[in-house]
Amino acid sequence: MPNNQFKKGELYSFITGKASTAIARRLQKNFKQAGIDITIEQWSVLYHLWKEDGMSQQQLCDATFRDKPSITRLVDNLEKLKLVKRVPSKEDRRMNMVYLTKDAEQLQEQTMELANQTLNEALEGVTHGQVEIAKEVLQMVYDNLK
Amino acid sequence: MPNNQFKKGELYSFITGKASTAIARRLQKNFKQAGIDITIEQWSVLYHLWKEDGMSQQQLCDATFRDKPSITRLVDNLEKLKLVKRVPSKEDRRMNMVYLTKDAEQLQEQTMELANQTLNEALEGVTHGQVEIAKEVLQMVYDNLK
DNA sequence: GGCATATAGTTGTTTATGCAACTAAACAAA
DNA sequence: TTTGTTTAGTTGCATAAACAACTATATGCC
Repeated sequence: MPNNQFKKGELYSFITGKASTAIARRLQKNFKQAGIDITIEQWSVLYHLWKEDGMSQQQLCDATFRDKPSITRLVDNLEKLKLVKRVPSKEDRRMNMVYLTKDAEQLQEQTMELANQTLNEALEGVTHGQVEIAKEVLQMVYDNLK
Repeated sequence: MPNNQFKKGELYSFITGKASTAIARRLQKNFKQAGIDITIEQWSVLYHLWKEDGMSQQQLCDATFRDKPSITRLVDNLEKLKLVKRVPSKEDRRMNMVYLTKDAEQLQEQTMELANQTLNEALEGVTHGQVEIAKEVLQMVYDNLK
């Protein structure tokens, strides 16, 4: 008998992720107010390229937990915005390496600042210890299901 | 200086909600395996109607944390599937009250069972106490931002 | 009553997701 | 070299989300 049995009324909000929806909406709003016209999904791709430029689309799939069609189209849209460039790999011609443009590099500092600020709004009144446990739980859920 | 300042590398996954994405995908998969052809978003509307049948579309917006166009289209699709019916309110002719059909009532038990099972898969190895804290944190985040 | 305003719901447009089917290149075995 | 399989990426289709603009009804105030 599992010891985490949810009561009906509690289960729903845990599944539907209202909290992460709320964070994403607030971050999007904060981007918009700052005059930054990219979506959170596009930003999530840039985020990984800032950590390591020149990832393949497949690597972006793994990093962002999205499927291949999603990454194809996000990269399409980021190319239209002139924020990334696809460069065919020389070693393996099936692969596209995705590189940041100058424009995208300039977005890093400001958007990371806004993301931090958004998280601080979100976590107002939550203790450091609680946050650590919440992150652990979310990581375990992810590991259990991925 | 906020005491919840995130380190760069940690912040991202908290925002993008990989865990709730993973839970939703797994639940969708479990529905499909059981031969239940509804989306998680449609299920989330039915979930609230099972608790209280005959809600208005606006009430469904508040309950599901979705905007009005989203609910309009979810109800459209649920009507096509013959799972709900719109009934114009007699007191206020602007409102549609949304009612479950017999078909939808029959889905309740099986899908709630699948949802519980999915959460148990997700929370394997997580203690009851950790889950309680995670729920609290997510609730506080939601309250801070909604 | 008449007018301004608020509320409930719909429609159009763009972006994103999930799934299946597809192309092209790489690789492995004979 | 050919044949079969795997891997990287794209395309088509249905569903859903966010936002803005819209219609219709209700309400509050003069």
